[in-house]
Amino acid sequence: MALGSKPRRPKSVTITEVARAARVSIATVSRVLTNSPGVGEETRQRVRVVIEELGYHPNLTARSLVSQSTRTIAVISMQTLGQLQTQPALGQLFRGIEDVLAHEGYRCTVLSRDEFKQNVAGLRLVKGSGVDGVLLNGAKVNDPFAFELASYGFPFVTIGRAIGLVNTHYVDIDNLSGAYEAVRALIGAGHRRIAHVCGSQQTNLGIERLEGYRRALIEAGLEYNERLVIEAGMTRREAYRAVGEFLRSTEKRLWPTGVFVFNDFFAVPVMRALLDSGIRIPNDMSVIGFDDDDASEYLNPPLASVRAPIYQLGAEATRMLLPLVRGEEVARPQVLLPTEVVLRASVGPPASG
Amino acid sequence: MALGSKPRRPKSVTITEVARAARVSIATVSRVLTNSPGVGEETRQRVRVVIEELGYHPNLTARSLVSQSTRTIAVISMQTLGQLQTQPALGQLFRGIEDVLAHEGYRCTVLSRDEFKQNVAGLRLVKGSGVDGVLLNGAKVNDPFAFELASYGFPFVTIGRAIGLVNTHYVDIDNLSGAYEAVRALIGAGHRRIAHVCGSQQTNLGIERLEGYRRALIEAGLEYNERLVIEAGMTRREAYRAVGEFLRSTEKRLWPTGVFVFNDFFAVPVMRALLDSGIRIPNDMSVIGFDDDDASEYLNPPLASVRAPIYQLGAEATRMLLPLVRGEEVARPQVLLPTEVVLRASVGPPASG
DNA sequence: TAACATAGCGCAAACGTTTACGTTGCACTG
DNA sequence: CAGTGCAACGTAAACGTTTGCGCTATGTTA
Repeated sequence: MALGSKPRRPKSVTITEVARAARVSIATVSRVLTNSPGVGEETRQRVRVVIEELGYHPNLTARSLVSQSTRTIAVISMQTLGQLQTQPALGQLFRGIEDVLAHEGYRCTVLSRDEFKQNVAGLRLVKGSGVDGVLLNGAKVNDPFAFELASYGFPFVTIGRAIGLVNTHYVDIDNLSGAYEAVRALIGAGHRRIAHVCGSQQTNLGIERLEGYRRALIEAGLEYNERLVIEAGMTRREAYRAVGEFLRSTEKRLWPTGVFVFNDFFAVPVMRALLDSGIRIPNDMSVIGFDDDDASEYLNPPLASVRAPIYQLGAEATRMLLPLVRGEEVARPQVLLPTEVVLRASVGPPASG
Repeated sequence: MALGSKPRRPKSVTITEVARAARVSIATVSRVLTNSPGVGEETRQRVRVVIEELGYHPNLTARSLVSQSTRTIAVISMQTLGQLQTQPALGQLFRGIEDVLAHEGYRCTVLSRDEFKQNVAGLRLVKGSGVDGVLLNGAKVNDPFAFELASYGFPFVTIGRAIGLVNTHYVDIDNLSGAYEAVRALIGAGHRRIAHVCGSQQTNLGIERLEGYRRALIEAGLEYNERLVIEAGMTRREAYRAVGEFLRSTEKRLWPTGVFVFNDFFAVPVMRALLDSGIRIPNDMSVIGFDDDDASEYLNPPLASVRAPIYQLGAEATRMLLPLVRGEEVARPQVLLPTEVVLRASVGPPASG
């Protein structure tokens, strides 16, 4: 791998030039930069002035080399193309991450799936990149990369519970409780026959929300029927087809009167598929989603959902990672963020008794 | 700024240990790492074996220090909180960027708004971060930061045309043409009275799409009426209110029969506002958006839109930046990506002649 | 055979910092 | 007044690479 030719940008002013201009040693300049003691107030001011005049800014690369810390964390999304699309709140998540990082003086680099795939030993990538920690988003069940990080003792926090790993640090939405409450809401509205359009069972989101659905049914004394669980697939198109297929292959009298959808992302094509089959929402069927996407309240009809604090998700995960990076203890290594059911016009009582 | 305490991770194996194990000098090891000539085939293999055995990975920080290149580019979104939300295709954009970067062996770091704001002289931030180039997303009109980058001669490409800068490198959606064609489609369907819910006039997107709307009207011999231009604002909530306000404050006989919305993001609350006022879509009013969001075809009714290649937008911008970073010439410093009108049920003929 | 080119390799400087340690000068103690 | 302590600063090593230059051995040419 030949390194690219060096760009011929104007050379930056270095600490040496600052030192010369201020008539001190570079050690002293460094000390005022890092706010270290051992510098008289007078010289400290003089150096500061020179720094300002020369427009000096410390070279972070050099600093990292000696301090063995890049003050940078990596954000790695393990999802494939299709799955990533199912996370429209990506922007919210990133804002949460960035806000906390910026506040603590850290940066983040986004490692791409491709770069990650090329490198089977992803750990080396992380080591070579010189990042201080990793934020792992959307790890699959028994994710090999997560295992590798854990066994190496590398500081990392998963966004979403990493199923298969024990004693790992994570922060997640309380999917189980959220799904449970969503189905409870449908039951409360009078529904007895409730379907679930489920997400990928390779990820904790899909698994936990399905489980929440199941528990709510069982606890209410209702039957858990696998035939009423429809796999959404990876794209909206697949979800649309799956629901259409379900309706066509199921006798009308066996149709559910309510459906809990994995998330709002998929709820949109699900509603479309229902409407296209002549089903009225909520008259013939009630629909509730998950995530409470920003758009959901403006859909036609407005979509009931489970509010999930995505911004907090990113922020909390980052707040957990930073102590880890510094080798400090983390008070609560596992955090679940609460959810809240938001009822809207897509949910109503079932048509007949 | 005191640097954090050093993490006590197991020390990585360095080039020196590899050299010792392979019984060569570190210079030789370096040469095989960079595929430089001057190493016999036999020793080259021997070194490679040792590297593999020891699990060695070069320290990118040290490499960057001497090569004066971090092989990292910064992605900076200039938008504020509210505006960022209006870009739901952020994931698509990032994928385009990352895919190209990974292919070329680069990484990207995301600089946050906050970090940026603290540092009025944003240029220093960029210098200090040691990035090789900048991808600037959503620069405002006469953006001061873009000016600064340009005057310093720093390699950067704006995603979206940077109004106010001349001879700058950018890649953008062809907003003008896209908006023009969208309105042409409404006119083609028979509409004579067409409104526009416009985006922020602080950004080229808002300006250019408004201009496309205007030109289509003028060329068709229709009146351009500022009263029919409604400002969407920054959030969906604001857009919803603005449209409701417009309808309430306008005589019914003066209502438009078609509306071109800045983007699909805002089209959702716009449609909601119309429906809430008893307006049927498309019977009473046709609606067309922009971006062709993944969800648009599943909305109720399915939303006509202008397809915009967001993935390509990110990919092309990155493909343009990398030569710039290497000091090479860029063949086409300004690129406009074509758009395509997608008609759906939200557009139909006007009710009465 | 002498002169010379070249392939293969090592030495050491450089990249721009941080920081342990040493030195100086001065005030303060006993 | 000798001794001590400390604040203020400088010296130099270290971080892990890349790379220009020099050296040696071997092969080629005149």
